[in-house]
Amino acid sequence: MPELPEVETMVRGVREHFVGGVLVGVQSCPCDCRPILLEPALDRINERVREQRVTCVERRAKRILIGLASGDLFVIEPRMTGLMLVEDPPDLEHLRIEWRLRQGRKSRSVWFWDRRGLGTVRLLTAEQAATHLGPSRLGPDALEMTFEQWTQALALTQRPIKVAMLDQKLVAGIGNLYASEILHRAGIHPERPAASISKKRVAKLHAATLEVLQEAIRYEGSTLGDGTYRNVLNQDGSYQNMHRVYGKGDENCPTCSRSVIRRIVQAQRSTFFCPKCQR
DNA sequence: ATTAATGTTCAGAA
DNA sequence: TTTCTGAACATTAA
Repeated sequence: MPELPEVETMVRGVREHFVGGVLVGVQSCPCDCRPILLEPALDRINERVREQRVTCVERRAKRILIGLASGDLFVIEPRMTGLMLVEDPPDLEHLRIEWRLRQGRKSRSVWFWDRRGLGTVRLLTAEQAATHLGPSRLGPDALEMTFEQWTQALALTQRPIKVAMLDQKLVAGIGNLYASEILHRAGIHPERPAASISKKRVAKLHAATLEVLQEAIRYEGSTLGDGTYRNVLNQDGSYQNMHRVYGKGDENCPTCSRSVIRRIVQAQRSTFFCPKCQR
């Protein structure tokens, strides 16, 4: 399930395939699977993107941005099982969108693959994008957030810290897996009310967020047993081998080794933590 | 053979 | 205003 590190890996993987290329066209899945959310309709998209040069590929929280010379940009949300691929899809049934490009004589394609089909692809004007990605929907990016911004964000809510960290309006980019890993690294109990966390602990949370996310990017994200996340070459990430608590209920805590990792449910999702290391 | 669980986001209810 | 619930979806484990 792509969170910030997985999306960053996708962005880095497709960047060289997009930037500098000229769009020939965008096509939908050649098979008969249900179409994903695509806005506007495909023919309208093609009217706007034909012969447009791709100028940049960036990440904003868990979204992929593909900028065109016209100022329009594609905004892609992989949601649960969406992937950007440059070759070798896991299967042909769930290829959803194809971007065809040319650069000089060479032609190439990039695909959006999505097994469950919850992902979305939108072509937005710069103005629409400003609204779509603005502060009313997305808070500061978790990798760029300052200590002061953490303090301000957490002061806004009494919800448990784990739940607050998943609120993309407060902090953008953290999902269910990395929330547990970050809190364990920071030594903070997931049920602690966000607004009650001391200055010292906010500093630890800030540092732990950067450490965990940067490390996960270095390992190209987490590929879970049931999960479908893969890099753009359809290869597994390896940060799952570094997980300390996620998915490890009833195992010994790798940090203190005197306690057992617990699994609880918060806001209908699993949280994993060590009752001894995290207070 | 049903049923639950999985996780992100949004709409709508409490 | 803030927080919570359910739905969208595909696949697998129980």
